Amino acid sequence: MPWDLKSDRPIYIQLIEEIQLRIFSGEYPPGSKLPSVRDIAQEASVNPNTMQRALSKLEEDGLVITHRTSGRTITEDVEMIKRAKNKLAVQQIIAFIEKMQQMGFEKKETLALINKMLEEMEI
Amino acid sequence: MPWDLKSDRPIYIQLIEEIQLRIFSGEYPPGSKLPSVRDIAQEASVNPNTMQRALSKLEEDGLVITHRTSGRTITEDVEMIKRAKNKLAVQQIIAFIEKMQQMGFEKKETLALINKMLEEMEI
DNA sequence: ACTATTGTATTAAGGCCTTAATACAATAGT
DNA sequence: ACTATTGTATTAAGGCCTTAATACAATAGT
Repeated sequence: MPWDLKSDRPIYIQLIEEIQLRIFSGEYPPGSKLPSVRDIAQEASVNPNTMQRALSKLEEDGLVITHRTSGRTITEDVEMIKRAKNKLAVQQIIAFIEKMQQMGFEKKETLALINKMLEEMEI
Repeated sequence: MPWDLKSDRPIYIQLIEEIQLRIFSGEYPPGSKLPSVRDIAQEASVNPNTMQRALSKLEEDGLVITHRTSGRTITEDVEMIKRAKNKLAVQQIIAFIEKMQQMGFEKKETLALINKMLEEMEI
């Protein structure tokens, strides 16, 4: 999985989001070990300090647990991961719908459009 | 309409997006006059330089036309506005679906979820 | 003809982000 | 017991963004 960081937003925020996605999708399973700050920073081509910043935030949120000298692991609290995942999903959907509404698309139009595109994307 | 700027992304980019939305939704109709840089900057509570930067970009994209001493107007090219609007809508949808997929939601699940939320939001 | 208004340009300062270079404490693993 | 590895902290530099203060050219409106 590439990291695909963009320059229009702070990198550390994008790192937080990317790691969250990996946790939610199961790419980083509950209880599994994360690479060390230095390693994962190199993977993402960012400075260790920047990665450290992202990881600290994830720990604050409870998704990641830090073991002082043996690295970090993903939380084993599956329910908690599920809750966070659903919360983010709802936020995504609301933000998406609101943006479409701001652009002038009614809810029905939005739904029709997304249906059409999903069909096209299947091909 | 409030401007609602956040601090996690450059303001000038958020200004560009907000003005685009207003054009697409018809709040700023084709051919209509925009407030002066100074005025609209004050509306949005940003520095005139920052607003100027956003407006320059919008002009570059062709959505806004600058009249050296009489201010700026929205383009009268309705087709062009429509094209830009649809392009943005498609981008939004794709980005949304991809993010949901990255989180582990299948397309069908995403569709079901959004359907459910739209129903709830009607109430 | 005058004047206010328009967009535009410049310079300086401060803030946050990012990188880079180092260093240190704690301990897992041998 | 030693050593490599871990997270953590600090300092300095540079970059982009934003604000602030000014100034100027062009012209619409009177």
